[in-house]
Amino acid sequence: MSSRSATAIDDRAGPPAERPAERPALPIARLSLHDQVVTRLRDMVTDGRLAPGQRVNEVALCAGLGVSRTPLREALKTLAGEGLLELVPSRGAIVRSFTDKDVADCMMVLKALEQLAGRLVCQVAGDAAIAGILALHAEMQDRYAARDRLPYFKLNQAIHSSIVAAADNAPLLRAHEALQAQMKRIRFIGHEGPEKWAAAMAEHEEMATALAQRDGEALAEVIGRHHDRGLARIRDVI
Amino acid sequence: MSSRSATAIDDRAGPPAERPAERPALPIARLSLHDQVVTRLRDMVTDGRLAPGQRVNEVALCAGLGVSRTPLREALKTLAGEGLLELVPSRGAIVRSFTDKDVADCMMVLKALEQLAGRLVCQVAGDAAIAGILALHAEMQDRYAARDRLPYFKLNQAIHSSIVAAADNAPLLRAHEALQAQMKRIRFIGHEGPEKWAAAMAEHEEMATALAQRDGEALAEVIGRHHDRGLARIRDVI
DNA sequence: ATTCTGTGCTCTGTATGCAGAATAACCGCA
DNA sequence: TGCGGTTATTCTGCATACAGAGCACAGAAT
Repeated sequence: MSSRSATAIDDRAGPPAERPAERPALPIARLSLHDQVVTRLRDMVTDGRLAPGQRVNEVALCAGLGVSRTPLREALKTLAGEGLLELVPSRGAIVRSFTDKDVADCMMVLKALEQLAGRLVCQVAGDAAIAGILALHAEMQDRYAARDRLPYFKLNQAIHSSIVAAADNAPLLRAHEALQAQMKRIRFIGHEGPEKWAAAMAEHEEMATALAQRDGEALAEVIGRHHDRGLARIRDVI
Repeated sequence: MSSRSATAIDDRAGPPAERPAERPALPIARLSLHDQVVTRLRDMVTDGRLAPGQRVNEVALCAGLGVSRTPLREALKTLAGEGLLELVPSRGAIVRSFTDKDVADCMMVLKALEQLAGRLVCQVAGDAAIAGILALHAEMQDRYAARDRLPYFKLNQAIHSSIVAAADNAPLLRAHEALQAQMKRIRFIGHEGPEKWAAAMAEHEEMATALAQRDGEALAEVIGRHHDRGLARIRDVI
């Protein structure tokens, strides 16, 4: 094997952490090559280094990543399962490109999932979990005040993800993450322009208050509005 | 290659049919080996030939299916993406087993997705599509009258799938199919006992009338109830 | 000039081989 | 007899090799 190269830091959860008791030995990050490749490719798709519609050349990618075709191909299957790639027989993988309708459809499902998550969170989440989300929100407020777009965006995503995660529903989380990954690239555009950004921020304020009060219905309502408006914000950019 | 063996009939959609003009030449069903293996394995999981919790031995399966390890392993990744298998590093694939909570969680998401689908169908579906669903329902009534459990069950699944398919929302359909595949085996149990079966059938009647009237809200409400009751029906069996 | 056909190349699909991890079997020892 | 350590075996993970499909280019025929 050649250059198993750099940039190995990863976010995917590895095998379940045994005991984060007093941090004597964290599990050493046993990341299978498969997971590493999947993560890398996912990033490459979401940050546009693999452009929508582009055909993925296996050998070229292999060379770039320093792995052989076998793990790469297995990763491609996984990514295709997440909806980021399309597998065409005898022609390999193609980066999925989204029509307007695809985006609208995704957002609709995302909306339904997050509304469900919102209701659940208010019922089942512990106070600590809610406090954590609110902390993210506060942090995001700061980033908004400083107009740090990228950190703001990442916190925004993190808040949505955390709400779903706090709903304590694994299948819900899975489905949400897949959809969110698909929309990641597109959503980023949705905050162009100061007034759109401000509107999105205001909706997040409402979400935070609803969450703090554990008002599930209110939270679901705001989330729904947030997504509808979000879609509209994207619409005229595309 | 050895015994590419029998039972090749498959359901996966091939490449898009060019022109079914006057039936000069239908596209010859070009099924990639990958898809065939995926379909086979999925069936093996849902019908229990691969039992939950069981470790999947790659070489043994290869022998059984008459393919080499490479396509099999790629299929395993795909199935893991659908949530039917779990991939443990250095230990291979394990058939996912569901706790009570997993089942409840899945049903909750399934409920939300189908409710969304129900609302959408009433808005966007063509009359033909709705007629098709109602035809399935009529057929299912017959099967119920004759107490043909397996055909009834398949039609039941088909109705739910068709409602989602008619909603014309690809991501929604994808998510729903994955969840439904996970629950397929378990749902079958839910109709044990005549009174449970009758109750489920009654709910389907309501669904049919709501659909016929294109009353999205009513349909969503019934679907929600159907799932809640469905979960309860499963509950005391497990 | 255009279209059709043949040929060569590129790339994917599949099979096989090899190395390391995990598990099971075994043996010595308390 | 129970237990710990060590060895053997099995199975996964990864790499490589080979065959066939798709595609492009070129040449021939109309």
